Amino acid sequence: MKKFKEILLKCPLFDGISEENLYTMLGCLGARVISFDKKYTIFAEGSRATHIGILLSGEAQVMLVDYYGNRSIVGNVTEGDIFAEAFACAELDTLPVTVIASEPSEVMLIDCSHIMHTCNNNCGFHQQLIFNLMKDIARKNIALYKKNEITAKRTTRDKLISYLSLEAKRSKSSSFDIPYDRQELADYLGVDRSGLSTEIGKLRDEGIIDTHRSRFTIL
Amino acid sequence: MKKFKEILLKCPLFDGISEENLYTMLGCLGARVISFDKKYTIFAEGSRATHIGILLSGEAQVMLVDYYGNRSIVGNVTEGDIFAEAFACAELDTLPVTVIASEPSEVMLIDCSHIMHTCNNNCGFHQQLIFNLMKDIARKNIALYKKNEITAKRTTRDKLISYLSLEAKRSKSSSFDIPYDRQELADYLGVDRSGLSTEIGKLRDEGIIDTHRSRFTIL
DNA sequence: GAAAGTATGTTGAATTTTCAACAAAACGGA
DNA sequence: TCCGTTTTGTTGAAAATTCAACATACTTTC
Repeated sequence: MKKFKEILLKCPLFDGISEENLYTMLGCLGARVISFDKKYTIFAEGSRATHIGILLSGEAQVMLVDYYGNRSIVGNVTEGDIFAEAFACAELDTLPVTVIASEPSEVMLIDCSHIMHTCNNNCGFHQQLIFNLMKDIARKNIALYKKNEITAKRTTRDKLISYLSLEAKRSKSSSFDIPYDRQELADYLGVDRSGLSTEIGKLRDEGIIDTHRSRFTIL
Repeated sequence: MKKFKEILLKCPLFDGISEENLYTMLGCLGARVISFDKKYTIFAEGSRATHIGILLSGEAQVMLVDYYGNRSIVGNVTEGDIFAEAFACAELDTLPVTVIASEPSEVMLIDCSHIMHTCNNNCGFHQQLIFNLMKDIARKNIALYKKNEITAKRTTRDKLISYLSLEAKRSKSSSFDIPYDRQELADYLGVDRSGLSTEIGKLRDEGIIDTHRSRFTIL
């Protein structure tokens, strides 16, 4: 686990927990690390929602795939992010989403019931963990509101502008990289890829944005 | 507070807390009750996110209103529901949503910092409260995923069918009332009202649903 | 460095949605 | 019950999106 020291110490789940206590705790929680190649499924929709994930390296995407195979990307997971927490915490039986590694990734898995119910060793950090987990789920909640704000817009253009504005604000810069290619961005915004390409072209022609591949600048 | 005994005891925030302890605790938390007439604003977007709300009676809607006045309804609040918890818990400075009473309502307000940080009297239930709050936020999270699933659909028809299917499942019956009128349903699904009316008419003509006002039956 | 594969951009036709305007139905108070 | 108001339904034209097909640009692999 020492290999992941940096990531784990800055992971919001372990806020306020010292390095020495961290390793004991991970043992107590039964944490384990699994590697996934690019495009491999970390969590599959319909499987039992027992574990939360912490992305130690790589990148992943949370998505919904409907009966007809249409993909909707809900969000992106980067290093240090926690994912699938809400499902385990709400004691849902099965996962309603799929999580896929978009880059080769290492993931720490923790059985959520080990966090929710205090263990025999009574290691004394569960309250802190629950508190941290609550704050993280609350933040995730806000991210979902933001996504709602984007998809509530009626046109591809307005969705795109909303998304880029939020990303610019988040990165605190008018220049930023997005974690999606064109097809993924279309699936995130809930629009057609070719129409999205056209709209990006228009915004560029109008001098509103500048872009090359996944790099965007708001002018 | 005794007037609201039934509602409070079944409110998920107070799970596992006995009636006798409840009243002491509410005092300790500084809970207060405010009444709102129909269409009045309970929480306004941009105001400070300090309090969580518990709806004791009536009904309310959580919505986003953009720069141009376009309304997007995020969800409905019914008796016993908690609302605006995530914003206070994530320690966001201002509220990104507006909550409006859709019926005359009574609301209990609790300063979230009183829940998050233990009080002087050390009344001993904060851990239980935090645990309950976490579960509630996690459930809210899942509701937002479901909303995402609906709005990810590309056509009015598919959005409508997704919504009605989820409502039927939730009410465990093929006949159910929805908490929205046509304009509100359109603002919830993110579509045009007249187009929605047309689509409802088509589904009725095709014998897929039966409906009168806010009552729907899936055939 | 060439070839194969993947991603992005472009176009026009078909479909769907939005918009505006109005008609019909339901509702609420006097 | 009547009248005014609100809600819901209907229509056609305008606008936007989707879809399919292909061209071009970029990446990866051998």
